[in-house]
This record gives sequence, structure tokens and C-alpha cells, in this order.
Amino acid sequence: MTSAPIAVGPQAAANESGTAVIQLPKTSESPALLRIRHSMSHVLAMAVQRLFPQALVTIGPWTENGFYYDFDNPEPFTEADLKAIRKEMLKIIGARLPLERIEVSREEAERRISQQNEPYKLEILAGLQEPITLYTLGEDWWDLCAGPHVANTSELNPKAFALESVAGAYWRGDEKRAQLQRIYGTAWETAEQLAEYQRRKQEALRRDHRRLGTDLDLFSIEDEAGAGLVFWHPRGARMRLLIEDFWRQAHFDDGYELLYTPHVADIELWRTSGHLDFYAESMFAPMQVDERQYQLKPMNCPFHVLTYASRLRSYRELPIRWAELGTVYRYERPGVMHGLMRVRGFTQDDAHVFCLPEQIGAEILRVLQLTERILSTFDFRHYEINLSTRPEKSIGDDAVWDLATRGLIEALERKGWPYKVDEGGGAFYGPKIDLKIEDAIGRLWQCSTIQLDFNLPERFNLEYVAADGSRQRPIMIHRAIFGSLERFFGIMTENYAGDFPFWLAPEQIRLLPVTDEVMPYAESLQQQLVQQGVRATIDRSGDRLGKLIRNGEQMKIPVLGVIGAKEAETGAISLRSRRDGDLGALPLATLVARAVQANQQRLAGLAAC
RNA sequence: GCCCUUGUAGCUCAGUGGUAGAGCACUCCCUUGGUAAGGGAGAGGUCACGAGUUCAAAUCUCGUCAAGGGCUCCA
Repeated sequence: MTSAPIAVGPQAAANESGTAVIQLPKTSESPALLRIRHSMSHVLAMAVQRLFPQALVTIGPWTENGFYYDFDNPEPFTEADLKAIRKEMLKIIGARLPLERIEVSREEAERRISQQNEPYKLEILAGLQEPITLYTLGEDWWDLCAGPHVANTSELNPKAFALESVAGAYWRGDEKRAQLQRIYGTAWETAEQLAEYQRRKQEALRRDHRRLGTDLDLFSIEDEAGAGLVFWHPRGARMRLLIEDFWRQAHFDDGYELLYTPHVADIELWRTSGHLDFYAESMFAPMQVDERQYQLKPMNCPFHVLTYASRLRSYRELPIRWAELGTVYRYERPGVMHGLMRVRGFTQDDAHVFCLPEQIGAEILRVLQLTERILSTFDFRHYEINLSTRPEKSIGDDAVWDLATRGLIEALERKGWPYKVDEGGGAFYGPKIDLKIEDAIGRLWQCSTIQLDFNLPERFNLEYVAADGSRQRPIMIHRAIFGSLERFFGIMTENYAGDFPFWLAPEQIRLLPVTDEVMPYAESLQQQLVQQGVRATIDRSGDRLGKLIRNGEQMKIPVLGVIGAKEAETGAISLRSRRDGDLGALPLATLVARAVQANQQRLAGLAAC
């Protein structure tokens, strides 16, 4: 899936200075804004056609934060064109032109469109139901449109709109059809709202994991190695290890065993699994080794299935819960890679549960509970849940689909999580639950997924021996909680804006010696902290304290410890915490105890201990 | 893959046809300084890569790669 756009919901309204919060309603929540934005797109289209008479109009809807309009123009628009277009829009708004709704017959609409030679409009018209309506804007411009609109452009605030970007877009969203030029804009009721919206866009930019990845030296993507391949630097790698360690422990606690499986396998395996048929274009090309062809794995499932099939299983063994941090490689088309969010090599926190049909409900509930436990540890507490049911084209018999779908519903009900149903949205091989997490500025990200699979057990002829001695087919559940470690790491970084909780920070405490004389004392403090598993370092740059503090704050180190003659004398350390402010001078023993406790309990800071 | 934009020092960016610049970071020197940038000096670049135009290319043209904003895709 793609990253969410820079969406800024009303819940993002937190304001550092604590002054009155400016509400930013979404279009779908405000009929007034809907009319403004919809009309704004007409004003945009009129302005473009005035300046570029050859431009053909297509569609121009509102979006949650603004509007866009798609044009077919012989020359692509440039950023520079936007300025001119904006000026023209201001003229139209200033002219106080009326917008009028006119109901016309299909023939009348066809006649009007033909006069203007607008082929896209004609195509739109063909798909419309009566009544056909059009909206005029002034005397000589109109667009086929269902409305609603403002009555006059004087209702549009010239100080509350902006043209944001030009982009390519396909006619009817179909990449085989014409490439159009899309102009994005945003519009609000007041200039203050526009300013607030732009401030939130800046905020999202400040949180961008790609920027933070460089600034905090967490990871990089190297040209020489190739697109979509991640290099975890020591600081990022340390965090990843902490996440993995937590993940592993949580899985052992919950009755999982862990697997390691190969990164490549004979291509026949992928023929058996079916991936070669329906997933080939997302796979790296196979490689020839001796007499066999090997395939870099795009998924872990077939490996877990082979492990299951390595010997005969009894119903007494089920459920079997196997998890793996499995690194997979997928061929992503050029142009779709995005930081850590969309890459070509990534590690899934994959797990498969093989169970009896009657165990489905309980197993799903277990997965939901584990999911909540893990995600909430990273302060993701709001979820949006989708249940996708049987599509038309699917395999497996009705009884199994029913049982499985009921199992999913039962688990969601027992967990007490509200969910939406996407009828027919499941995979051909089974129903699924998708979970989106909401981050600190209100954006939704899909990470976790739980899918039932009636296909792979069939293809690999998986069996267990039932109580009556017969051979039966187990139910297979795929699930991932992070989705991929890379992607989750990116989302989490943006969620925290790089201000990681104490337990997760790669460098937890940085000791700042005020003078060289206290260095031996600082070294002994560091050693004692490190011995207790606290990630403590010493800033040896020799800069003045002000600079040391500035550097420490810029690297978002949770706790800075100032060490000067005073501290050396009393065996203490003066602490400055990003989360909790100045903690004063503490004896070393107290600091160690608090830090150890924070690590054990995965706490965000030291003060609460 | 498609449309647009971009690629200059580790980072952020100036540099419109005449042999390459700033700030931060880095190294060294001075400063031993108490809660968000002390001072000075130095080193560091096949101007993404390849071809072309030109007496001359970071600069113009074409191609390749990568990144950014979108579209499409994302079992």
C-alpha cells in the first residue's frame, strides 16, 4: 500500500503555545467547505482554459483538504504556470461571477459539448443519469456538474486558497488511457485556516522518517546498492534489535515458536504455491544454480508450509503457531519506492497458525490480543478495522468460508473492537481482517493483517491425523502485526517525530563533561550505566556545555547528564530530560535504578519511576 | 511503468557557456567553558553516470540511474 498523503485531521490541532486551536474540518464534514472547494475547482478550470485555450477539461472534484482538476493539455503545466493560473483565478473571484445550476436534456447537453469539442465531457455525459445538470460560471463558461456550488464567486475567499502542485494522472485512473495534467489546490473559509493547514503540512514534513533517518543517523538507502534496499546504521539497527527482542519475547509468551527459513528456494516451490502464476511480476528474476533454478523469496508462507509438511502431524499438536522475522524481496516498479514505507527488500514479522476448524475463533482472538499488546507498546492505541468477506471468484467450499468468517466476526466481537465489513473484499483464498493504526497527527497506516488461507494447505496437501485416525486438512492463518519492520519503523518514527521513548532510544543517556578534569568521573559513570544495560555515552567533542546540550537535543537524546566539578565531588549527575525537563542532581545509584526499571518496563521517560 | 521536478562537499543549498562556493559537520590550534551554536586555521567535489553540441559545458541537447510530488500498482 502507499503511504498516506499528508492528511491532517482535526485531531492534529494540538498547539504548542496552548492558544486557541483552529479547527480544520474535512470536506466531508462541512457542506460549506464542500461548496467552496467544488466551486474553486471550476474557477481553476475556467482560469486554465482562459490561459490555455487548447486545454480540455475532464473532472474536478473536491478532496478532503482541497480540490483538483484534471486537464488534457498539449503542453504539461509547470510550477511557473501555477502562478499565472492563480492570478487568473483571483480575477475570476474578484469579478463576483454568479454560478447557476441549469437542468438540460441529454440532447441539449450533447449539443453544447459538441460545440466546444470536449471529448472527455462527452464521455462523462454518456455515463450520467437524468437529470443532467450543468453549472455556469459567469456568462461564457460552464461545466457538466452535479453541484453543489456557491452562488457567486464573491463567496470564495481570495486569501484562503492556494494551488499546491501539478501532477500526472490517468483518465479514469487507468494507466492504459490518456495521461492528464492534474492541478491540486486547497481552499478554506478563512486565511487563518489556510495558514493552519500549511503549518500542519510543515509539521508532517518535520516528522518525515526520511529526513529523521538522515538527521538521527538511523538508516540510509544507497545509490550504489540500488533502489529500495535499506542500510540500517548502528543507531537504527540498535532500535530494530530492541523491537525484535520485544517482539520475540511477546511471541514466546503467547505460545509461538520461531522459525528460520532460507532466502531462496527451488522455483518449483513457487510453482506449487501458485506464486509463479499470480505473483510473478512482483518477484525478482530466478537465478540458475547448477541444474536448478532458484527463486529469491517474495513471501515466507511456503517455507512454513514445508516445515509443517516435514513430518506427519497429529490433531493433538494443533494449534501450531510459528513466527519468523522473514526477509523477503519483491520487485517493485521503479517510481513506487518511498523511504522505508515501500522497499524491495524487507523483513516481515510473519506468522502462520495451523489449527482445527473449531479453533479458528479462539486463535483469531489471540492474534488480536497480541496485536494490541505489541502495537500499544509503541503508543498506537487507535485502530480502524476492516473485515473482508468472500469475493465472487474464490476457492473453497461454502461451509468452510462460513465457519471461517464467523470465526473472524466472533473474535472481533469478543475483543469488542468496532469494525467495518468489506463485502466481497477478501482474497480468493480466504477472508481477512486488516487493521490500520492512527498516528499522532491523525494519519492512518495499514500494518497488521490476519488472513485465512484455504489455498496453500490444499496445494501442498497439508494434513493432520484426526482423533478417528482419518487424514484431515488443517486451517491456515497468516498474520503479521508490524507488516514489515522497515515500514513499521518508518511509521513509528513519524509517530514519535524522532522523539523516541526512553526504552527504545538508541542512545539513552549522553554524559556531558563540563571540563576535561571530570572525564575520569564521567567514564566511571558511563561504565556503571553500561554494565546495567543502559545505553550511555560520553560526548568527547570538547565543546562548551551550551554546544553539548544543543547537539544532544538535536539528536533527540532522551536524557542528558551534565557532569562538572560539583557532580564529581558529590557522586551525582545533573539530568536534563526531553520529556520531563530538568530532573536536578541525582545520585548515580538512583539514576541507574530508574533507567533499568524504565528499560524493563519499556517506559517513555525516567521521571515516573 | 507513466507525467512533472530535481541531482554541485557528509548535510542544507548558492552558482545561466570561460578551470568550483557558503553555512553546518570533519581535522588541527587557542579557549577549561555550568544548561540550545566561543574564536582561528585547514582539509574535503570526475558538479549522479554516459554520449553529443562548442574553441570552451556544473551550465545547452540526448540517454541511463536515482530521488521528490502525483497517477497506476501494492496476495
